[in-house]
Amino acid sequence: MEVPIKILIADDEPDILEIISFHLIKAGFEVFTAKDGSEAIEKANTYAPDCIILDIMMPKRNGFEVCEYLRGNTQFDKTLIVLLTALNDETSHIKGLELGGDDFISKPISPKVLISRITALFRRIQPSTGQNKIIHCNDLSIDLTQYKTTLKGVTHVLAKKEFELLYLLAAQAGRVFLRGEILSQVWGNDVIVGDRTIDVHIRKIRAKLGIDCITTVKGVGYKFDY
Amino acid sequence: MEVPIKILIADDEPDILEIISFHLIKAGFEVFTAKDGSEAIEKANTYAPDCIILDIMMPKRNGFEVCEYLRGNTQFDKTLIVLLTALNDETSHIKGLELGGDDFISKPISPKVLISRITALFRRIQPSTGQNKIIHCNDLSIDLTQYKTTLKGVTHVLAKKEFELLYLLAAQAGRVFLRGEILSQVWGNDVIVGDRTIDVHIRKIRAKLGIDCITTVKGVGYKFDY
DNA sequence: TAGCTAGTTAACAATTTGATAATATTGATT
DNA sequence: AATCAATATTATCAAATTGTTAACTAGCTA
Repeated sequence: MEVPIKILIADDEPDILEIISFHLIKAGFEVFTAKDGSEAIEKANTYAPDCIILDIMMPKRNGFEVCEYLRGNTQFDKTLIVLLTALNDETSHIKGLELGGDDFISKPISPKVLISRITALFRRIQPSTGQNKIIHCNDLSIDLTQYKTTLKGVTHVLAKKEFELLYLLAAQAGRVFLRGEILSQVWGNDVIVGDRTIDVHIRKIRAKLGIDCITTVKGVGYKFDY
Repeated sequence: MEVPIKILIADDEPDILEIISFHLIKAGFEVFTAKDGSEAIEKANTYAPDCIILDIMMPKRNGFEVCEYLRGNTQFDKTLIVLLTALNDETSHIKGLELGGDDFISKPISPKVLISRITALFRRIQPSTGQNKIIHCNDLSIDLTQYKTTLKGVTHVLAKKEFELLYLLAAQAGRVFLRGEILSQVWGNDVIVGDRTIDVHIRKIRAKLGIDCITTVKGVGYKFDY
């Protein structure tokens, strides 16, 4: 099973976001979107994408600023940055590349060209090494390597048992786990705990995340459903 | 003494050849030229350039053919290929990249843009040799070569173990390191130290830097988070 | 040797977590 | 609607884990 390449697109025009997303997804990439510079930085930190496509003209923080921020952080060293602009402006072009951008494309953008340029860039660098065990479900992500859950860009800290329980359920979303299964997976086979223990942890997860992503199947068990 | 980067340019228009050569040489590259496709292949074999700039429309063999030839020879695997064309033609653009080109630039060419694009491409393939041992994270930098950490421009001196611990965590920011991992990485596998040793070092790092860049994940371990 | 530093340890404090019990609520069944 | 079993909720307390401080040790240096 191959890990899909993750691409984050940041643009304030919803139409462009949608069109590019559509083509990138069709091309087999896993796509995240952001509508401004601040959201781009947040999502870059959350999802650790392999490539980030930035429009220069964006609210909050423009593409240059985001590029500069990313290049100032070692963790994004291997992340490809592609800058987009409406201006066919030589100065911006050079500035973008000097700030550490890997490619600079002028609008109007042909999706096919964009994809083949990104593909060409990826050909040159080693495939993403960071095999993060991250579960994504809409705007919720559960990262096992970081013991961190993020919902709508906000990080929620779960205790160890809570996290392990949530991860177990979310790893096979939709499947109902019997109480016995949960006990043996999260607590182990030789630990004996009371009946209400699972309930209490489920409750804490629901309370901390603020959403009801775990459904009770009465008389059977629980399942992740979001 | 650094070895200059060698670039071969192939174009049938002497004026373009001359202008581009001039700028590339000024930018510090060693430049070779060819006036058609066959000569490009000959000189590529003779000089083993690091980068080859090919005009699409050339006598004898066009840019696509040369590109195809080069990509069919393993010795040019690491050679960057940049394609030039007068046609702002999407089909050629995609074809060029699919044949293994690394970049595709439409004429009229701005020498400055050309140079910054080539520089950007080299930036991506160079670091395979020179490993950067400085971690940057916002206003914090951790320099392994100097065993020195700088925060907001102020240098903080950490002891050896403290530094190694911080470096380990920061090298994979966000990832949770189990106590066992930390022990084997920083202390080695045959050293046995007490339970509180890691904690005490973590505390000293936090105290010396004055920021809480290390997060405790109770029951699991620690992670760098800043 | 005295003084310094880094590293470790021990003892205890502070904090967080997890389990339980008691009680309330829900939902299916009759 | 009444019943009953399963689950939800809440508060409480014990256990686990980490934080903090100070003392101790070994090695180095003046």
